[in-house]
Amino acid sequence: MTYSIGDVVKKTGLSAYTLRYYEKEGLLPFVKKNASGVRAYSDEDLRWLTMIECLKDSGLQIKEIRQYIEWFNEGDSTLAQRLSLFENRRKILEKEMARLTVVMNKIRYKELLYREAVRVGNLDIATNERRFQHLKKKLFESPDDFDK
Amino acid sequence: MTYSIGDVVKKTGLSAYTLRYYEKEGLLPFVKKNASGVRAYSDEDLRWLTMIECLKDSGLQIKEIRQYIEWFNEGDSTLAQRLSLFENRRKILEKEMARLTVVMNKIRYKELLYREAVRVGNLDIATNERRFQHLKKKLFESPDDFDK
DNA sequence: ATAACACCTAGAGTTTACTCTAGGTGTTGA
DNA sequence: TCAACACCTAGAGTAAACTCTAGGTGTTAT
Repeated sequence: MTYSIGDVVKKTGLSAYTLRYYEKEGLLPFVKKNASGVRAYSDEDLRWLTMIECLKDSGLQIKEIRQYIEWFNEGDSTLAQRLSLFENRRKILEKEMARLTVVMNKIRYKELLYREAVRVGNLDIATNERRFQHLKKKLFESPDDFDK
Repeated sequence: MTYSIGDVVKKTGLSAYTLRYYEKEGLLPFVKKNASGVRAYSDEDLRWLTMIECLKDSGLQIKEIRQYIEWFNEGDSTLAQRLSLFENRRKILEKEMARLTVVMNKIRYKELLYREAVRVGNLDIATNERRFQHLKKKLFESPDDFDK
């Protein structure tokens, strides 16, 4: 079973431009073409696109994904490099999630504060209400840096 | 108390280039300059930089941050717009965290799998071990899309 | 007084990941 | 047969967020 580029656009949501670009960047080294140059994607190619999406979502750049694919195609001699890539990614994702949690708290504080400010029609009044002062102290190291 | 651009570089970790760029983009509308054009940042400006960092970390683009700052400076007539901005951000951050959780599971699976593959020296053997087949089924909708 | 240093502006250059254009090929239904 | 359609390549263009260069000003330590 093979698929035209139009089929793959429908299946993946990627544009045809992007699919050709990925190929040019070495992310799909085994896509077949017929005599007149028209691409025929295999199920294997589609699985690679799934993996590429995952690696992209994890924050890898395209050249890093290409490196991974090269390692994969070199076989078991590159297992250690690939393990190391996934370890680093996991650590980076952990940091990223911790960072997002901190940001989320700040944004949620702002959302609550502005909900109250809209209710009373005045930001300063809301900011000085005891429960927001309290919340701010609980959430931030330097609370007054956060009144902008 | 005021600070030179060099002081602010040390305090924030931003480059002087970036600080001037932010100013050019309207993120620091009130930085004072002396007669010969040298910047003197106030504590208020530093608080704005803290807020800008938070908004950037939440995923806002620079032009959106400028919009927020403009709204802030217009006063209480823009409370509703600012509330709406924070609501949207909170929703986007929730989605982002959910997305990262999914990616994290996949990367952790890969890390475990490759740790075992390195141990036995062969990726296929590790992939076919019962516990990894089991883990894969538990984690993914289309498990075989994930063997790349 | 002169060299080092920190700062300035305007504008050009960089990086990443696309996105599009121009000009062309091959297939197919009326 | 001929128009519509899907596809092709090479290369140019875009957006965002910096980052740097060139050429200049003002201050300070020796």
